[in-house]
Amino acid sequence: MGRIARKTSTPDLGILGARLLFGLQGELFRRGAELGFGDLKPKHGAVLAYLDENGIGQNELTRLAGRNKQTIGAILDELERLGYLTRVPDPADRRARLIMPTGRGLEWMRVSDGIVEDIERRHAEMVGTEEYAAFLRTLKTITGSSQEIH
Amino acid sequence: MGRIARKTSTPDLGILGARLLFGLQGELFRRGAELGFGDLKPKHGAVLAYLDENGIGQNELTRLAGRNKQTIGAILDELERLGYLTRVPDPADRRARLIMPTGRGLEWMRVSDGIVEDIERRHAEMVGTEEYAAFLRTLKTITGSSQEIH
DNA sequence: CTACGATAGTCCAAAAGTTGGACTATCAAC
DNA sequence: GTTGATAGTCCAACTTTTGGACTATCGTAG
Repeated sequence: MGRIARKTSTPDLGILGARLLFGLQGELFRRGAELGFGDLKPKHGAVLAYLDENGIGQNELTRLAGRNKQTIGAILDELERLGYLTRVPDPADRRARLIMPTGRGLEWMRVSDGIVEDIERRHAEMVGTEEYAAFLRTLKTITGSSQEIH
Repeated sequence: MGRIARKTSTPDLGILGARLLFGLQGELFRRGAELGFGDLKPKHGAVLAYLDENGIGQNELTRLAGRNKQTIGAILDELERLGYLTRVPDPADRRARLIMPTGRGLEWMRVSDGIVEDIERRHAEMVGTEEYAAFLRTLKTITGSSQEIH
């Protein structure tokens, strides 16, 4: 059995991770587009995933998204232009700006949370609720996201 | 609790997928660089992951990698220049070329398989062998890769 | 209160990566 | 042997990412 056949039947963790991410991303933005959010593309995801109703600092966003400042800055420019968010001065720090979702931004947050929930529900149906819950727990643990759920 | 706090303690599936993929990718190429493969970058991963000792068609590679022809073509050019693979004529189809790893390509395949195995071993230790095996099974199922392991 | 190094964010220009379209060669089926 | 599909390349436009320098503000230590 060649490596390719092996990889096709038992893909390594990297391939599985890529499928998980790109599969989810593809469905999210495809279904989003059908619901009137055709102006959003996967690259916006890095920012959209961390929007917060109460605002989030651009720097924190940059850290969470794992990209550099000017990349995030450019995506923010675009999302601001598209009407998903605004940058308001941070009252606590005059260098900083707070990223606030607009009404449309909030709408997208609801829509995207709903789509992701729906995808997760489908997965849970496919493998069983308990098994899916265990899967999620393990995934959180190995990605180092299991910490303190207070 | 704001969305950001929620997302930090219980990240959604997209965020987890991104962490899984980029975490693995980062460690793979960082450790690879320490072992003398510093000329390989994450973007080569899409191609490297599917190299086969017995050769693989460029088109099949393109399909598996989920990018378009010229993107894969460009990555192949680069990996060929770096000495990881060669393109040989496909004896069965004179339009086609077979991508064959060179000695160095084979070396990388061994090294990267080893690093990934090591990462997986670490995960298994962290959550338990059985739980990790179940995790992998579920991940394969929900990414649609559970089919026929003959 | 002033000086300091660190941090938030922007600007610009270069580099890198991706995409679309047209093109050649070959294939497989009729 | 014509025809429609497929393998792959080339080129030029476009988009994204990066590096470096820069301004403003912050927080701390004198």
